[in-house]
Amino acid sequence: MPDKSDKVRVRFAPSPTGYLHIGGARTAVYNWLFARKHKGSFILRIEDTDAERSTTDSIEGILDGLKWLGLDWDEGPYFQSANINAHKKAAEHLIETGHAYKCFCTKEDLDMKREAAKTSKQPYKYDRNCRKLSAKEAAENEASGIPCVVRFKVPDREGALVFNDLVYGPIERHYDDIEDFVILRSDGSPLYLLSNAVDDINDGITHVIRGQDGLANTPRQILIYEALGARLPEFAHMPLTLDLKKQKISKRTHGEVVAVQFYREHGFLPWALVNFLVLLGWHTPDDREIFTRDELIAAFSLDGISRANSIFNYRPGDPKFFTDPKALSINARYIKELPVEEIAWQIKDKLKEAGLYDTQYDGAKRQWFLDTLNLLRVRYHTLNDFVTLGRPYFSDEFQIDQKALNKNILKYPEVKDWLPQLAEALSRLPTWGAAETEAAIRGFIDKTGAGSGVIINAVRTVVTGQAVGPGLFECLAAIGKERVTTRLKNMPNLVMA
RNA sequence: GUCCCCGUCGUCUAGCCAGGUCAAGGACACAAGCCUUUCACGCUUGCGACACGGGUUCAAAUCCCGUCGGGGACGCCA
Repeated sequence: MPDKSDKVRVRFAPSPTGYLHIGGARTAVYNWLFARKHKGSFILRIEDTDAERSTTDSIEGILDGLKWLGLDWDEGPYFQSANINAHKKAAEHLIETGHAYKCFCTKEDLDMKREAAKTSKQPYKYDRNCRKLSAKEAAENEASGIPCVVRFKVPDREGALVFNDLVYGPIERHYDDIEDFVILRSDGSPLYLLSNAVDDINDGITHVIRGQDGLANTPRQILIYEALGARLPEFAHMPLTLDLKKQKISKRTHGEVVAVQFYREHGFLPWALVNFLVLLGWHTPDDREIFTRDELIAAFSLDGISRANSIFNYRPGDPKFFTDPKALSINARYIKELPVEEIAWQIKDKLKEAGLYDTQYDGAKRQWFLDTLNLLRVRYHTLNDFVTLGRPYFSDEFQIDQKALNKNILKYPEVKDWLPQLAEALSRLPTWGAAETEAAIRGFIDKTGAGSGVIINAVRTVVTGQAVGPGLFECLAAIGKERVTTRLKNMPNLVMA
């Protein structure tokens, strides 16, 4: 058990896959939060021993995701592959101290036994054949060139190995149920269980916070710690995130939605994603849901992690929700409630990508820019909405929504005549603002006897391309006299086309 | 199959450890109404869950047992 005085050291140890998986990101978030909360260190270690998957690009994908989320690490990235010698040495040490032994059973042999056990519905466990070999016999085997693996010698003890998981509580595993597992392959390379434990020891990890799929490995790793005479870290396993069918979420079956990068591309604020992810299987005593970074760090505790797996509520092909609705709603809330300046630079990036950014938004038109974002953001859900739905505010090239056209324009043939007339009236306004345009339009309505809803909705459709949006007069004020009058004048072309 | 873990509204969850204040609370989603020139804005209301069966108890979502359901682990993968 680590001393209370010890500085907390946690790690996130992904294997490189080219992108950061949201499940992995959640694990990273919990570790990062725990480190920050306890003023400890958050260490990044890449478990890259599966060589062919570990390219520079696939590692970069992970780092990129973490950086975007704002999960800064204090040490690393370390690479597991760099420590292979240490892992081998640990295995040798285990053999010398009688905690491991060489096993000459062939893979084919073991496969057969495993298969036989399966067909006869018997539980399979390695029969410890080579454990009984004398030192002399082992040496002879080796001398005659028979390949061997190294197995860990599970102690012959009565009862069960018990450890206290910080999330799941006491976990028991009978020694009888643990088989002598392989720690070194026949080519001498180390296996995950060993490497992982040795690295954690070397990195001085005090708390192993990882997915529940590591829970069943823990007893074996504890045995390695013991045999190596290392101090045990605390373990905290977190529930998994599954899909609606209770399957693990993966890029293979679910596509890009499981990748953190997807959320950047789709207009998420990184912190909104973090906030969503942290809520998947964790809560505060007072059930708060929205946190600033500092609030979250202060509020975070392993106690709040639940034990049941949670579900990522993603319905493929849903036209309205391209990801979990709760994630979208949290994102929308941040877009709505953050100080505008904080979202403005991120919207700038999006507008630039779309070729819609005017450098004056940083200068003379700064105030207009911020006011317009304020006007729009109340009903937007993602940053991308500013370049799609918000396009008519920044550009003259935009599509008119077909439904809006049918409903607000084509249904009323008279508007074809009215709108250009209205454009005339508006163009004569000496000053341009919501109050002025409202007065002018209401005056026009009185004069022509047109329905106010008809005119207002028609104007909205022509000027913004949509049937929905903020109050019309504020829209007009934001879009500006020039653009508004031009769009109204050109309106009959729309009907022709 | 064996071992381990889990099981409250559609989803995230509160409550469970220290049984009564829970005819089970919040959030998201959904529905209706209101507002309004419109809406994926706002406001109000509504719909909706203790997996099942036993037991203990004056009293059980909360404790015990069983059943069922789900997940994970059982590799010379990580």
